[in-house]
Amino acid sequence: MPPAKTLERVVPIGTLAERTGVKVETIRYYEQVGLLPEPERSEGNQRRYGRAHVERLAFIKHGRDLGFAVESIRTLLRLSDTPGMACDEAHAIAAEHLDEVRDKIARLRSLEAELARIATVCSGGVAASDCAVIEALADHSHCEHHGH
Amino acid sequence: MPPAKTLERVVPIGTLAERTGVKVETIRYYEQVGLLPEPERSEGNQRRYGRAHVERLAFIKHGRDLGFAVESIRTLLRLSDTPGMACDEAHAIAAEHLDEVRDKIARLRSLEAELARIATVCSGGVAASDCAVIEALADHSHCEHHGH
DNA sequence: CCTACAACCTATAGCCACTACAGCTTCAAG
DNA sequence: CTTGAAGCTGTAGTGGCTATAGGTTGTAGG
Repeated sequence: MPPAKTLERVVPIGTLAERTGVKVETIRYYEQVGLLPEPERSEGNQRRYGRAHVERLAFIKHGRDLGFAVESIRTLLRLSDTPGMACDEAHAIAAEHLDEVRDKIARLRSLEAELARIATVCSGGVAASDCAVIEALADHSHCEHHGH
Repeated sequence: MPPAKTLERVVPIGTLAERTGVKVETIRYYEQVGLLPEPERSEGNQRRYGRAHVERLAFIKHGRDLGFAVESIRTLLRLSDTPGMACDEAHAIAAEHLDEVRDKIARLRSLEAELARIATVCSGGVAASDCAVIEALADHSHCEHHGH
């Protein structure tokens, strides 16, 4: 009998997808944009992946899960291929991304506060004639102190 | 002499853009997708906007600034056109969006923690042979406890 | 060996909310 | 009347996938 799937060294795209948690279509997309190298093919032209592909795709997936842009991951992959050095550059990419994430959090938090204020007023039993949500959007008081 | 721009009742698209802080191309896009009604045209086929357009576009801009999807804004605009009622529906849209924003914040915060951890190790004077950023992405210890 | 069916293949279009460009016409100041 | 900014339409591109159509291959059961 053949070895269990999890032990096979050469696998089709569906198995690679299962192992890494990346969808089949996404794997083909990564190949198309040059993140994942083209694998060998079977006689019938189907992709056959080896251990190196699994690891590279896992790297990509971790990066995406951490919110790195595909272009950043491309650079990080290149850096990881050149052994030893280039920690500085990798660190710079991570630090920049961290800054972006913190910016995004800050913006979302002020958004959250504003939305919470609006939604609270609306559910807080104001006279039914006006809707606080609609009012808030129609109201110019917020934008006027920005100057227009 | 003609009245100052800020007092004109009928304005071209560039002035509308200035007044609302929405770019010219975006205004045309909103018209195309039916958020902003088609305005009158000059003899030479150029758009001429009135007060109602300014207000409607400001409404849209406020909604977008608060992160509402264009489709949500379409609904909110419809609700604001039907006077009086429908506060429930508007409130539901706002509450749902608030939930989404809070989810997004939560996800970004755990991302931030992870990134900060990685970046700190990297800058923290570890032996220069390994890069913590690259290691973190290549490492399977994080995903293994998710099961793959 | 044959059949059925899942899994695979390519190519293309769609998603969201714009943004950018090409190639033209119109408006307003001097 | 000339110039140049601002306007017009239509189309394509962005990021990162996702979905569909219409075909081919791989494999397990009978």
